[in-house]
Amino acid sequence: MKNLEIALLLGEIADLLEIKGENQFKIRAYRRASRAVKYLKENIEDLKEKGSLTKIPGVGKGIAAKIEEYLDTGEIKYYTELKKEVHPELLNLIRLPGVGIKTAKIIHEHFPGIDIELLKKYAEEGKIRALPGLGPKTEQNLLRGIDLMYGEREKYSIGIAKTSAEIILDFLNSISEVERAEIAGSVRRGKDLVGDLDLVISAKNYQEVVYYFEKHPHIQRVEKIGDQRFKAATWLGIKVDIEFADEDNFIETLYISTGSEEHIQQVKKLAEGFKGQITKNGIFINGSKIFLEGEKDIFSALGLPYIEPELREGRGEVEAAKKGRLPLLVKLNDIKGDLQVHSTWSDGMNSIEEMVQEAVAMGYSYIAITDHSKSLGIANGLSEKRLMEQWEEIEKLREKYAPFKILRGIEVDILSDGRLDFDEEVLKNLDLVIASIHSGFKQDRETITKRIISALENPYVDIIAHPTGRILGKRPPYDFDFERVLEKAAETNTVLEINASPDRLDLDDEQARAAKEMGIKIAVNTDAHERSCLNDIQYGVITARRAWLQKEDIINCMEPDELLNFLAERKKGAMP
DNA sequence: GCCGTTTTCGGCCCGACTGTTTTCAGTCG
Repeated sequence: MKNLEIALLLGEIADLLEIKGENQFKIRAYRRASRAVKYLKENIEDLKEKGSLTKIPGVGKGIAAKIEEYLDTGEIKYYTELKKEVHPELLNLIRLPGVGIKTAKIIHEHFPGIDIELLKKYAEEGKIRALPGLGPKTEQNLLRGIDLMYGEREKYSIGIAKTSAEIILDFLNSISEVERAEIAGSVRRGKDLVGDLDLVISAKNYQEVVYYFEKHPHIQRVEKIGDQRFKAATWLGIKVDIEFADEDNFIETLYISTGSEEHIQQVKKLAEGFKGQITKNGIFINGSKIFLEGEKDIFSALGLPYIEPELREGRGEVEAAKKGRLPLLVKLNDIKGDLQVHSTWSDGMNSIEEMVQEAVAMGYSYIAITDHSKSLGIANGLSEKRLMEQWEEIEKLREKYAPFKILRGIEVDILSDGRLDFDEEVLKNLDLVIASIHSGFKQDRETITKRIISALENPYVDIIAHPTGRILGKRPPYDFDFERVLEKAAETNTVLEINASPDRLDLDDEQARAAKEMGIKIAVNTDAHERSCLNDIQYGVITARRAWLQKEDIINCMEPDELLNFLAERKKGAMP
């Protein structure tokens, strides 16, 4: 699949054109095409073969020709030429949050060839604030941005990491010398940000595996480290660490490589009490090696039930296992529907019907259509009038797709003064009201806390979406009092969201666990703006599992009637 | 550069917030 490669290239062409000051609509065309290719379900090479590249929305003759050129020759001449005209460091500068073309050019004009490291140094020395049009605030924001993007030393979202790990796993499994291969490490535990990919393999001939690995198109370089492992990097630059195991210590190696360190330490400590030892060479109790068929045998040797990888963070799972109090974690197929879905009525890429078809194909029983409200102009937010028009379309689709349920919803903006973008007369006629913040991210703690609390107090608000506002690696959460928000959500029986988009995962695992402990219900929603993004639900479920959630904690694990009752009861509670 | 119940040109996403400024430019969602 070259889809992601091409999407990134088109996006970079857009950046380059922007730096050059080209026509903004041309830039937007490349951005739109990039997005469409990124979320394309089909393999783009297949589309090319069928001659239907221009069927991709936003791809016309011009861009199709460039995609074709890339697939045929591995190069886009237009892109190569553009790159010659623009200093590469400018591209890195404009990717920093708060830095656009103008700021990047000012910095670059005064410090030609400046890179991120040097920029950080100059900012710390106060040299940036002296530049024309820039000041101390910009300098501070720059430092914060650099810290956010580079401070966590190249972390990749679980979305990219898991997909990459699965591509590598498939490849390893296709090599006949490989007897067994599994994903380990933080990808297996489902962490939101991942540093590198860990895999464990056993094989008849390791030299052969390394040989094939070097040939894989996704792999940039391979470096052998001793006899037990080799390291590599994918074309995106993600580090891969592959550890060799034998057939008779594969389970032990997989278990320890999965981690986390804290978890393993705690289990090792427990094992000491059994005169036991846990090593990659074997699990020993009273000096004799335990035969393992699977990881569950490791736990049962210590008198514990199986602990799922997502729980292995040393956050009380060993204690809970001892007491027989591990949760029965929610599973992907417990999810019965998606309660935050956008359509072309606001800023989605697909029609309501297309989103419904996708949801039906996934085996769901319902979705809620929750387009943006009017204040979000850039997202083509719905006015009251257009909302009513949307209901007519939903009504027709309800008949066509029954018994599948389509909920009339809205993602209503919490305005900067805490009011909602629609008044209660409108909200009370909706099946589902989601409220969320899209503006005023930099307000002070008290103001933002009050905004969220006043949304929670609104009797018609069912769910608060992406409650902290973070975008992983790009935007920190806004400043607010999470404890107070939890208390109010518990008091008003308002649902909090785990936004399943791998760029958000908001609430995160620990926050969602805190919410559960206060009896707050959770919705796991994708916030899909493209049909294929409904599949992001997997990342939300992984996060829910890391938060110790059971299906009883999650409202979209309810059967349709149960959910409609739940929402109706909330509304009834809302009536004076 | 894309797109069209508008068919080959003309329109396409705009308003709020922030920071640096003295009246507005740049960035973002």
